[in-house]
Order: sequence, then C-alpha cells, then structure tokens
Amino acid sequence: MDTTARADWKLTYRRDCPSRTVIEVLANKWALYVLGALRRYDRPMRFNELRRVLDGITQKMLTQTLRALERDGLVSRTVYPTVPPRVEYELTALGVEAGQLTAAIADWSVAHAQEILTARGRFDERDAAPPAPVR
Amino acid sequence: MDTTARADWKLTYRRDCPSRTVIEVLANKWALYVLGALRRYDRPMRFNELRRVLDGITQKMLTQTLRALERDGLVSRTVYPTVPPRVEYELTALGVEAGQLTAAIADWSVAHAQEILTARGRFDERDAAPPAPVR
DNA sequence: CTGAATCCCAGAGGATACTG
DNA sequence: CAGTATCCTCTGGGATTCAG
Repeated sequence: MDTTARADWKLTYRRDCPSRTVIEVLANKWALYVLGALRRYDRPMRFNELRRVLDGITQKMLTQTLRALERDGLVSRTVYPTVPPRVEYELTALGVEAGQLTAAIADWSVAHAQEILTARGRFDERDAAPPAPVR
Repeated sequence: MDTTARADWKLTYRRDCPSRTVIEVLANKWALYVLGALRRYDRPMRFNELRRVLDGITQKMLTQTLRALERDGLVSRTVYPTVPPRVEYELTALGVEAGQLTAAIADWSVAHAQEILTARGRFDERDAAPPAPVR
C-alpha cells in the first residue's frame, strides 16, 4: 500500500484533497449497489440485467452511475455491434478492489440491520415522546 | 459473522430490504467523513473540533449527520451540563466497526486518487474530442 | 459553545416518451 | 436492447439568524 496515504490522513478531510472527489463517487448508494452487484455476480452483465437486479433504480440513474464508474476506470463498457445492441459492463481490476470495500459495507449493513433498526426505533421513541405536559 | 447475510445477498438489492436504509446512511459523504474522523482521532471529540477537522462541512450538515449516526447507534452523544455547554461525540462499538469500513474506503481513495484522476482525464478527453470532422 | 430554526435554490433523481 | 431527451418534483445542503 501507499505509505503516504496513511502518513497524511489528516489531509483527507481538507476540502481540496483530490481524494475527496473519488470518495464522493463511492459514497453514493447507487454506485455502491452497482459495484456490489457486479462483484457478486462476478461476470459481465448487461444493462437491463443490472436494472432488474438493482430493484428500484431508474434507467437514468443506472446510466449515470455506470458512466461515472466507467469514467473513473472502475467499470469497463463493451459494446457488441449486433442487432439488437448488446452492451456488457464488467469490473476492472480497480473496480474489483473498490467493489470489495463497498460489498463489505453492504454485508455489514445486512448483518447488523436488525440491531441498528432497533436502536433507531428506541431513538425515535424518545424523540416522539415529549416530556409529560405539565398539569 | 451472520451466515444469512451471505446466503441471501441477492435480497440486498431488493427495494424493500431493511439493510438498504442502513446502507444509505453510510453511503453518504459526510457520514463517511465523520465516522472516519472519529475513528482516526480515536477519542471523544467536541462539535466544533469536528467541524474544524471536516473542512467545508456546515454546522447544519454536521448536526444532521451526527444525529443520524446517533440514531442508528453508531455514535454516542454526551452532554456535560457546564457553561459554556460541552458536548462530546464518540464512536460506539458498532460505530467503530462501521468506521473501519468507511476508513478503508477513504484510505483506498487516497491511495488510488492519482490513478483514478488520470483515468478520469482520459475519459473526459475522449468525450470532449469528437471524431475528426470529415474533410 | 452547541446547537435549532428559516429561507432558499441548484441540482439529484423520478416518470415518461422517443430513437438507433 | 440500450440508451437519450424532457419535464418536473423534491430535497440536500448552504447561508444566515436566533437561543440556551
């Protein structure tokens, strides 16, 4: 690993740190889901297949997310000039690495969802229960 | 780890999977930064200290993010009834776990920022360079 | 010092229709 | 099938002000 990454970590939180622009691509639910799905299935996937898997994503967001990931070199896009057209998306080596990180978040969230939802419920209950009105 | 998390991973991508609400709290740049900072400094931190560290965050977003993390049981909030008021934020055990995942993303982004920014430049160049006009 | 409350708006993101 | 193009809504999030 790059040692400078660890030495200068305080810089990560500076507004002008270039890594912020990278983090902000990854810190996005759809990017996280797309990377996750591509990593889980571990094979090239077509546009509509991804769309079906990522329940609830709109075509616009899927296109947009795939473009952003392709732009950053995390996903490769291959067009087969057939008819009907066929386009396959696949993780690059870099994308596989990123996918492992985002998949870890997804896994962890699934594993702790119940626990967290319970905490959330407790918090909301306190919040929703104002101090007994003075009488 | 929870075995069901791995067995049912396809469910992660379903719209109604409860884990989605958890993922979506984590898949947020400010949450990622806050967890990262608390984990890096590894000690309770005060509101304005966090604000200074997280260059560019507004008071509103910091409050909002801390609330969300507190609600989900990832951060604890301790008020010392002194004057002036003093409030300390600290990661819970759960928050430390989540912080490791988000810090991994931050580290990775820093380590690969240059590489990714280069890819981004290449992509934008192609994009901005339409095919040479026929002559 | 640690917030809560308002105002405001650019832009994220959904729905729908059209195209090669 | 794999998009692009619009339109339109809603909210993330910044700036500012006030309060305990």
